Amino acid sequence: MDQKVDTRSRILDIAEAAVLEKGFEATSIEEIVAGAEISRGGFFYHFKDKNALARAMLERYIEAEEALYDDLFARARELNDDSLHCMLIGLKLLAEMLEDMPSGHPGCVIASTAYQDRLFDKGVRDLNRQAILGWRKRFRGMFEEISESYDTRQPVDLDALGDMVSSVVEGGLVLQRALREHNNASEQIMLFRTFLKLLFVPKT
Amino acid sequence: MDQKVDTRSRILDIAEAAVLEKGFEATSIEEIVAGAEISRGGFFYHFKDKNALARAMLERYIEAEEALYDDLFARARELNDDSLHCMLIGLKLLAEMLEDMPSGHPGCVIASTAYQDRLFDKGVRDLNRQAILGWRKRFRGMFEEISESYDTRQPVDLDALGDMVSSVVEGGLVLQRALREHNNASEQIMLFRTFLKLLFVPKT
DNA sequence: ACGTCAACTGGACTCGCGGTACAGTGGATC
DNA sequence: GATCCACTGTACCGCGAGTCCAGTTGACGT
Repeated sequence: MDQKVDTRSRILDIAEAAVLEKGFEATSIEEIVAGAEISRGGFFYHFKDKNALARAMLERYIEAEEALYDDLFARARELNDDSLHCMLIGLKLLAEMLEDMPSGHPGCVIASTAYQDRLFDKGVRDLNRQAILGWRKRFRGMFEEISESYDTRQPVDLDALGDMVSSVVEGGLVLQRALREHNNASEQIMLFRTFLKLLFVPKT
Repeated sequence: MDQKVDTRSRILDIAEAAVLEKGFEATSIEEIVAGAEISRGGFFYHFKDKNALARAMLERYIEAEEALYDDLFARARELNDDSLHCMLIGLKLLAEMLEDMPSGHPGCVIASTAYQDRLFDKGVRDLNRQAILGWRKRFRGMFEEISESYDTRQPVDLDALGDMVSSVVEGGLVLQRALREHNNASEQIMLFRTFLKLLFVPKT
């Protein structure tokens, strides 16, 4: 329960890497137990089935992503007080982070499960839903703050605008995966930034 | 070879509906043959394996989507000669079309296969790639035409801007699937339209 | 020193699914 | 009447998920 790390986390590490590389269905329990150097029985001791594994993976992934966004925009806020610039800087940091991943971002677990959702039970699907609603809330909140000191040059719905962050990231990752290029997602974020720069003008 | 339609197409119809609903892996050959009312042998007579089915499905889907875009923007061009307005109208038509699908758009086969690509052979992956590159080319071409009579208020890469169409659509569809809402994709397209309206200004 | 519990190992088994192989059949066509 | 296409139907294989369970090993309390 220390030297060879917590077995459960080790399973999740191996599984996450494999799933991001080739998808959930294509990842066999056989290969997970081989990677984690445990027996099949050991695997089922920790997770009653693949669904439980998916659930645990999603929970961990979402938590990590939340923490990452928290950190990113906290750093952005340190660099600039203005709400719009804070958003712009945060997005820039996000884009840079995505670019720095040497072999491109592994792809988003959310989208990957969204497209195979019948494989999973309600718990997994709800988790997925809550994650995206969380992002909407986060970004909507930021845009509301921006709206206090800026007008928009065209009418926009702030929920939809918040969703657009998720949308361009997820969409960019889809392109990236399919094209085998490396920076579509960060490119898309930078374009979205351009949109925001054009959209918001300081209140008179 | 007529009354009960071409069996091959019937298989593709059933398979496409099932795959869009629950993903490729979750769709069994058993259920396809049941739906198409043929025997297992009959299925393998038409497709040597599931990969061949995926390939045929993608080919058909991409062809249909190309035709749809062709038609959409042809109609847009009839309504307005100006290159920018033609783009804006085409996107509006696209958004409306996505909204009119009663139970939401079934989701895009491209993204769905992109996230399970290790299941497929090189032929399928290349098809996927070509489809997206085709969209890039199409939209890039349209933006080049727009650039002849419009300046951009911020510098943008036209390839990336072309990709943004695919990106917001695919991203919107991911949200739609995960959230079980009905119009995220069309909302995102409308926001992208707003972006274009702000980005391009007539040349002086 | 003894019991106990958590964290496994290992093996045997079932089931569903993808895929193979192949013999046979009914209907259209030449 | 022969040929071929488009199947049907059945038998069979291998793999991966999931179940069951008996047994082991080490830490910890009394």
